[in-house]
Amino acid sequence: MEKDSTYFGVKEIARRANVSIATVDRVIHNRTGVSEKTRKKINEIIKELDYQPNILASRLASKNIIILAILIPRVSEETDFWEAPLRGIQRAEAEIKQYGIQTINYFFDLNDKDSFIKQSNLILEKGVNGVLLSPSFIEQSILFTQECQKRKIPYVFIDSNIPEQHSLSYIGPHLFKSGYVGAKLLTYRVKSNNKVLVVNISKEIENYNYLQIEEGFRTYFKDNHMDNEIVRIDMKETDYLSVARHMTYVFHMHKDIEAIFVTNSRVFTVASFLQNSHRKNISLIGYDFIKENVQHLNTGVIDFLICHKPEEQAYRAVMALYQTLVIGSSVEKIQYMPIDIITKENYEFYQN
Amino acid sequence: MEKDSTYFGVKEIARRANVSIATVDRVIHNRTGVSEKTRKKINEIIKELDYQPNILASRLASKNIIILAILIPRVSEETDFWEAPLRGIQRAEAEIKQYGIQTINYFFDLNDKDSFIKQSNLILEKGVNGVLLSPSFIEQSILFTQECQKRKIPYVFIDSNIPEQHSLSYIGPHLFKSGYVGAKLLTYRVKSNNKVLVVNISKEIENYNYLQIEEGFRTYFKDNHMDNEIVRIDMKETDYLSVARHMTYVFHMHKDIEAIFVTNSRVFTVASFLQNSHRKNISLIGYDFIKENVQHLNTGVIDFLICHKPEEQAYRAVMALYQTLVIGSSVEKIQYMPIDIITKENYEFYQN
DNA sequence: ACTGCTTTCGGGTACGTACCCGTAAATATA
DNA sequence: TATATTTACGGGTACGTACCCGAAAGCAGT
Repeated sequence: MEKDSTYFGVKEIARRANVSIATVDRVIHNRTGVSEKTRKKINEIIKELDYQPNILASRLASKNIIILAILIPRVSEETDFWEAPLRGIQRAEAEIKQYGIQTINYFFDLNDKDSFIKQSNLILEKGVNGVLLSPSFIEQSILFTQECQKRKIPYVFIDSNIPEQHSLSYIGPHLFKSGYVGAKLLTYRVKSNNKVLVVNISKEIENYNYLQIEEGFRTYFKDNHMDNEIVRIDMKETDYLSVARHMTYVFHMHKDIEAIFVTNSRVFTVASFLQNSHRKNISLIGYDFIKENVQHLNTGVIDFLICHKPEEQAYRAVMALYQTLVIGSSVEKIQYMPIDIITKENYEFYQN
Repeated sequence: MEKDSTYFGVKEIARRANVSIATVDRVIHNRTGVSEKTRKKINEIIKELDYQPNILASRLASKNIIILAILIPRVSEETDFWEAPLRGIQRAEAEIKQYGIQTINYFFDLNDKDSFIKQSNLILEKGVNGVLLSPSFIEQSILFTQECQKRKIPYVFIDSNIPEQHSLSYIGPHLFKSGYVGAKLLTYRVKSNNKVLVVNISKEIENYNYLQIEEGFRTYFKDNHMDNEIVRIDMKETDYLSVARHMTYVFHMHKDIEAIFVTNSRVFTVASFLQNSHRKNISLIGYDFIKENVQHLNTGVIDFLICHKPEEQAYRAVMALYQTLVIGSSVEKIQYMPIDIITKENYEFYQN
């Protein structure tokens, strides 16, 4: 069991080029102090040998550590959704800590645009090497990432995208398609002409995500020539009583609602309402693998949950930055996450 | 940006214990040549400092490479299912090659027990450090893994499990639950009293998997007090004509079959039959994200595919061996894969 | 006390890369 | 031509661990 002796390192390159290791190192890292002639010669040999740097040795010898900033919403009582990405980040960090990589969390408040601005400025002051962010506030995110661009700091979006920006990558759901899948599941057993209700419950100022989801949802009906009436309702208050009030009103206005689609993780509130008001035989679909939702999935009030692996999103985002900054390999510009379907029967095996 | 200076390595341990680095190294690796007194003292300091070895440096300095044997079915015209695990293995190997880890593939023929025996003997002769295997032939797998046990070679099962064996880990589906999910999807829109057909198409000698899936499938009906008649049929020939013949016969005998559940990836053959014989309005569910199946998913003949991430299974299995052999960390004894539901609407985002 | 053997331990080099520092050569300035 | 400045490059050490080799210490038997 001997080490692969066919491996060629800087030493061999230096030998072949009749230069020192230090000079080869200069070429590899595009440092100054090498004549054009030597540089060319060394680069040729590097290509010829298909030189792959040994990352172990590289990171071991290198002194400087790489700092990644994480700019995501704070976990609030509002929703514990962002716990999952946080886990993914920690998992990734544990794996690559040995390579001299550190992450620093910058949390902002989803109800407070200014907190986003404040945190993003802190990141710029700190002078980090890479950024992972959820662009919850679009305008502010654009300003911030433009500044990153200027400073050559790579950044990755998760959860939702701003396609026009030059992000290193977007890692998250295809929201339109996600709504489309929701419609398919909802209509899989819906009867011909009954009504369908779309519910959006969100305090959040921006609801960019929601619009794309609903568009996908409606498109499915169009594509399949289903002319069920789609009733929609917006709720700015997220507490149970407000939701119950709104729901009571809707059911009063529309007697024949057969299926409900909630566009985010607050579906459990609607589930509670259905349960408390003893309404059965109504299909209910919503988003995200959070505790409250799984409970209602288990009791059968929620039929399906759709989920986009938030933990995995963040994990991959960190890894994408790592790949760029340490390995120097390229990264897929858009990585759509799977649109996972969770039911009472398979939830126990779900991997967020 | 300086390296974390709070890190204590062997050097610091040696200094505190008034011994050389070499002696500390002996203690860490349980080598001989250290007095009981010194050993104890060093171990105490190690514990006190919560010493974490630097894997980079460790693997860089170590000369011996670690060889992992992969014992899985050959990719045949029969089914390209095993292409996916192969990809997962290659992905894992690429990631950890730098750590001095190599994999060697040993393919066997699913129709030939002897080929399994032959390949497993080759592995034992080679003297590898770890094994990843799909225990397609149960008896032979038991014999082989017992031999591994004797030689202290860790092994990981994927795809299906032999619970009694002391494998390092099982990484694969919970087959019973998988059949259960299949039943849920199938019955989600099934009408009261029509018949349901379970199809098993397999040349393979052993079909241990199949039995567990069918059990789960039937249990769902019991649990939900559905008394639909469940017709079952076995086919030993996998070619289209044979399948079509069998199917014609079944439909002749049972006019009112409303839904079909195929227990493995050969569902596309049944789909072709339904398409060619112009039978509509029959729900069809089967297994695995392979090209042929996705095509029928797309045309709407197959309603759902269930899949257990075969690529990911193999990737994780390699990583589990790596963790044990290199990092020395422990590994989950059973890692059930998600029971993924694939539809026409979400298949393009599926990650195998 | 001498030889031979075992146990216990330390010095030192190697892994492949990063990077500091010093110096020779090339070029510019006087 | 002499001196200052820049450019090009090499020597050598460091990162943290693995492991070879040799030596000192301890112990046995004579």
